[in-house]
Amino acid sequence: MARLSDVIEDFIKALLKETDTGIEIQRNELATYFKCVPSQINYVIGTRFTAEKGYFVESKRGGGGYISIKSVSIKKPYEYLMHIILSMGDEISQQSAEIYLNNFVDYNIITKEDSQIIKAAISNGALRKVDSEKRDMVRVDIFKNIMMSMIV
Amino acid sequence: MARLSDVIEDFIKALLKETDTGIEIQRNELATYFKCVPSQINYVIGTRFTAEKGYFVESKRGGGGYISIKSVSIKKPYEYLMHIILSMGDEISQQSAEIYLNNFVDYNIITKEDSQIIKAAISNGALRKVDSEKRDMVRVDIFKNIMMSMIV
DNA sequence: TATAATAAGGTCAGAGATAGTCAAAGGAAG
DNA sequence: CTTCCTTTGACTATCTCTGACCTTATTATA
Repeated sequence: MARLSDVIEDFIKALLKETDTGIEIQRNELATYFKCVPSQINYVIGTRFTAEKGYFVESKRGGGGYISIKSVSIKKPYEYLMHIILSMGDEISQQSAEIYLNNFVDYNIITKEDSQIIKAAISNGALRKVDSEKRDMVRVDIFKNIMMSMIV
Repeated sequence: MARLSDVIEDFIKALLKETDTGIEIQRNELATYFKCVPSQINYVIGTRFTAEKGYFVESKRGGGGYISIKSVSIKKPYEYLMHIILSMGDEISQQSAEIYLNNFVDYNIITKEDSQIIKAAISNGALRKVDSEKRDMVRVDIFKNIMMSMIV
């Protein structure tokens, strides 16, 4: 018979697979669901979701408390960004770039603050001295450079 | 269940974002709005808007009383950055820009991560399509644009 | 004025809601 | 039978929310 801890481990991993942003669970709720004592959840997390194994766990006690688990591999949206970068053409308009950036924010790949910085870097205002027919080319270079710097 | 304290925290932060001068709130009014006891407002302020987190809180009792909250982390870098921006010439080399950035990091004005992003944005690599004699001019524009975006 | 009434905000301890720790008991594998 | 992993539960720590009671400032009134 499979050990309960393994079942809980699989359950949490399945939850993690369904989201790109990490999960947030309630210890007592999970314990109730699996009909075990709450501390068993700690046991599972302590033995299966360690930093060494690529997980980042945070928690908070008190009312509205939670345990959040993130897979560190999610932190590197390497492939997604790489795909975007490679699929980007030789030029990009300010508008299109901002659409990309808004998506990155929505998908939690970059923070809103970073998106502001990047928008400032690639705005027409910042590039006003670049010949207008070259501007979109320069913009895509800056954009790709920034993105590359973020996945390293 | 989302914690009420977090909701109130977000509400206050949203108010703060809308103004550069700090906000002034009425404790009872806020409490009524969120259907909680007034002292919960104190709790939120005491736990989320501490000096350590970069907020300056003042209050006054009695008729016409209020609680004022100011974000101090924004004000100081503002003047410093503004000074830097204004004193910057019409062009800047990649090397000089990086020296500035390293200083900003040392003085805790920007994070190391942000400095990486900015370095990527203004590197010669990112600007390779810009005519080399114009490159330092474009770089300073991007640099100033980013800095301006950060103090808003 | 001096005093009372009113209108704020402040404090603190306790209740409630979660999560964490640790040691002992239970079981499976060798 | 020994060792190592799992399960349990008593006890602890932390965070949130509430309410009773306190302090201070302003305004009205004698």
